[in-house]
Amino acid sequence: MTGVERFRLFLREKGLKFTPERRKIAEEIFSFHDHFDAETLYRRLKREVSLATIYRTLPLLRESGLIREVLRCQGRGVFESVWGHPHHDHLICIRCGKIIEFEDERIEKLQEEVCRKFGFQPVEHRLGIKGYCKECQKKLK
Amino acid sequence: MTGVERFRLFLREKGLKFTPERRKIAEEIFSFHDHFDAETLYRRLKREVSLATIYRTLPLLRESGLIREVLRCQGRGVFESVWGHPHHDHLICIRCGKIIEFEDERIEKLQEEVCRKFGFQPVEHRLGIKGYCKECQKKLK
DNA sequence: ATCAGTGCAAAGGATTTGCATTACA
DNA sequence: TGTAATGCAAATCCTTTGCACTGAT
Repeated sequence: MTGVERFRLFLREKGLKFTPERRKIAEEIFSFHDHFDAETLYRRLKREVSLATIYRTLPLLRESGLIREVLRCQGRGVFESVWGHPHHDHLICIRCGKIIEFEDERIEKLQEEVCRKFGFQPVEHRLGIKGYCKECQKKLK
Repeated sequence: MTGVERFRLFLREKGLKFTPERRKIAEEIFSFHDHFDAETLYRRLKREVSLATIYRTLPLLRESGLIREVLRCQGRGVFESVWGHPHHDHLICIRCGKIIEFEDERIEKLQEEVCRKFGFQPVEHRLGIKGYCKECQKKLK
């Protein structure tokens, strides 16, 4: 099953419509694995779908668990698709903006343990470590 | 040493000025331990310091490591002071907005390990888990 | 046939900035 | 004294919304 199909099922379950616009947005998002914001998506879609619709669709994709917000950079939300990609977290360089992905199963497990302890039902989580990447550390010396 | 003094030293090191406005902002922030945003701080300071100055000072406090941004909620940045408070992470209820703090030394250690592995120098990090708190889960049934 | 979804343009809201003025170091 | 900081208001920028129209179910 593709991410696009998953999205259609999600919409059907909620009694919402699977429109051509929503299809285009989903297809574009699942056709690459990259970090993106609303504006980037708008350009990638060659403005065939309005920004308003993109902004109205992103929350749905997020609710469906198919994408997640990685971080907010100066007011701009940055997302990534989750479909087909194991969960991972990010190291974000505050000098050059580079985003390094990493996975650590042990951290995931500990998070689940914490949620259980508080009777909390997790929907989405995010671990971002900001700092200086190897290259930028050298340049700063 | 108080948080305010720490901030003054930080400014001195950077050749920046410790103005009455910056002092008031720091004093207010370190006088309580709560989550706050720019607007809240503005009101707490009884508008004695302009919003512009608050917005110009928050990044400095963040850079100094004395406060950190907990999350961005609908475009609004939410911060908390770090001074004198052991690092902790957050469970954020997406229904009622409640923020539950928790600490887990094991997660911290694993994060440090990851940074070492990538030669990354961490400055600030944040782990937020969004979902439904115990009470809201009941109400949703 | 209905009612949700779309595009457009206008509104909104948080944050940033230009500029003249003030005041630390 | 010189340079950084402040307040104010205007400007930005991302995001949301009202409305009339369109189209998926």
